[in-house]
Amino acid sequence: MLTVPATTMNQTLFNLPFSTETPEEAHAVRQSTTSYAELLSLLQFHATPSTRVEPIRFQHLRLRRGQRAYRIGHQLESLFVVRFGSLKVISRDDAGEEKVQAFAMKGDLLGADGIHQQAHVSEAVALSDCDLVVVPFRRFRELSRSSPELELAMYGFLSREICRERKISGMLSRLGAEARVARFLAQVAVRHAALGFSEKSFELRMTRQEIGSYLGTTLETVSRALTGLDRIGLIRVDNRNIIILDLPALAKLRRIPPSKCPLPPTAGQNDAAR
Amino acid sequence: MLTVPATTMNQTLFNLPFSTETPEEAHAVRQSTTSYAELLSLLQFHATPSTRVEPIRFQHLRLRRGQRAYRIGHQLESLFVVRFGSLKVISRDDAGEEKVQAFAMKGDLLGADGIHQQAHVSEAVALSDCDLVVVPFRRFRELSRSSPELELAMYGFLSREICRERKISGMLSRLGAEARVARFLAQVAVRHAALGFSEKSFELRMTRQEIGSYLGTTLETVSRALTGLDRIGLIRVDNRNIIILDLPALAKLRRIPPSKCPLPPTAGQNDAAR
DNA sequence: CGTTCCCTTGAAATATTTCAATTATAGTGG
DNA sequence: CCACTATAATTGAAATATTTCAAGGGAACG
Repeated sequence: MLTVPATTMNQTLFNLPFSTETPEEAHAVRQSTTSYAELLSLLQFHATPSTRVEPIRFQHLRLRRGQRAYRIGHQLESLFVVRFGSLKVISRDDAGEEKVQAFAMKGDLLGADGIHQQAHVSEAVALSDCDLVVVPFRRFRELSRSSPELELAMYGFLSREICRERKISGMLSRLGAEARVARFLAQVAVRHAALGFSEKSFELRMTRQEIGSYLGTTLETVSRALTGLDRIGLIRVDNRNIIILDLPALAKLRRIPPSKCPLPPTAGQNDAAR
Repeated sequence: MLTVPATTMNQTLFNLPFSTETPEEAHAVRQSTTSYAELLSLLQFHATPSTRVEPIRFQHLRLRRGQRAYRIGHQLESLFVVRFGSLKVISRDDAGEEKVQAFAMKGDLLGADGIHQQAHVSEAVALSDCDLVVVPFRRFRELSRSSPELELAMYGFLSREICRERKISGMLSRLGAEARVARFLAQVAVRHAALGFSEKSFELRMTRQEIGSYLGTTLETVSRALTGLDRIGLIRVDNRNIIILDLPALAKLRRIPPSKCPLPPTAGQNDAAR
């Protein structure tokens, strides 16, 4: 059971010749490009009449799983907009241990956290094959100067990112581990829906460990929380395949009721022992 | 009781010589103003020769302890730059409970989190008497259009805020409560130093509860952590007065060694009882 | 000088991490 | 296509960390 076709979407969007890649490291830059208009729509920025159409085209960056769009310390030349695939954004603590700061998918802007240092302060690692639009920051600034709307959109983007981070901080500080996992799933579902994918059923692209790192808990706790959410009937879990059964409840959950406790409404018979 | 006057807000922000103030609610707008150059220096933005000097002046907003610069849901008209005093930035969860998202002091920009919604998503509450520079967002955009440096500075500001939030998320997720408190104090010390105040000795303006809310723990735990840090000699605590004895150690601390346990290297005889 | 809010401290109740063992799953090369 | 190895996921039980509940002492404000 549980065939989750999910975002199997796929492989090559266009067929590429295939590039010489050193495993793990080099970037495969393809020749395909994206127009300014396409870029704006990817960013959910809907051009107004006043916006002049620029003839510019932007190059793409193709990544295979495990490859990075940029690394900590690299000079910030470009920002990246996800066109396809999903990534994790990580930082490293003093001991070099990685900490997941965000998961990115279609439409997300990557690299903005490095603007104030003019260098990247995080790494964007592909969790699946990815296709990114490369936006040279200089070019971006030129464009925003000629288009106040774009400039405002950029402020909006950064502002939104601040809010997202605060929301996460809020989750981390107020909520127990199970509730954090529940809300994480709810968020993923909502984002999927916003992109036109199924909000009921999807495949997580990251490991339990990465989820734990993102949510400030351990992989074991994430695993237990998923099991618990399945047990109380809010989701169905099969490895990385998730089916959402009750999104509103997931998004509101504060704690999973202890297992031997009769379920609040129309007490389900029993989950039996343990 | 919960008297939430709610969106009683407020009349106009601008130009009233003196507003009718209901205690706790209204804003005292003073007549003093700040020049563009002063504003830039407050923001740590050092003008380059190319920056044209604008004759514009910005009004101030005076707050007494407990008053707010803006409230959740209010339309975003202006951003605020702290000139004097300290504030807490809070949000509210579904139950209306407040959660401290940030503490602000001189030079900090307030309100940017509301840009993407064009409405405030947080409240800025004065922890002491405060003096803020009011920067109408429209005006700000006009200025940034005529000064690419200012535009870049704004991106930098927002970018820096994203990094700060991520750093906090990192603290919340990886560190135990004592370590969070330790790093919080280290941060405060560093920011004080950057503003020219003493980094060794300062007075916290917020309650234990507010610190706890910010750090994702309870007031009791904050209190115990402070006591613990005092006991191991990293700080001296007397109510809200803090003296920093070992800043580098504070900033690195991961856990407070259990009191009865012999210290790892060259087993120190004893910290004695308890 | 009383009232209110704030801080500290202890002990019991909970939540989470850690350690450890087992079972899946995916990728690789015969 | 299968076996093989490495990585990922689940689960239990003990060790820890944190919250909660409760009570008492201080400081601040009118």
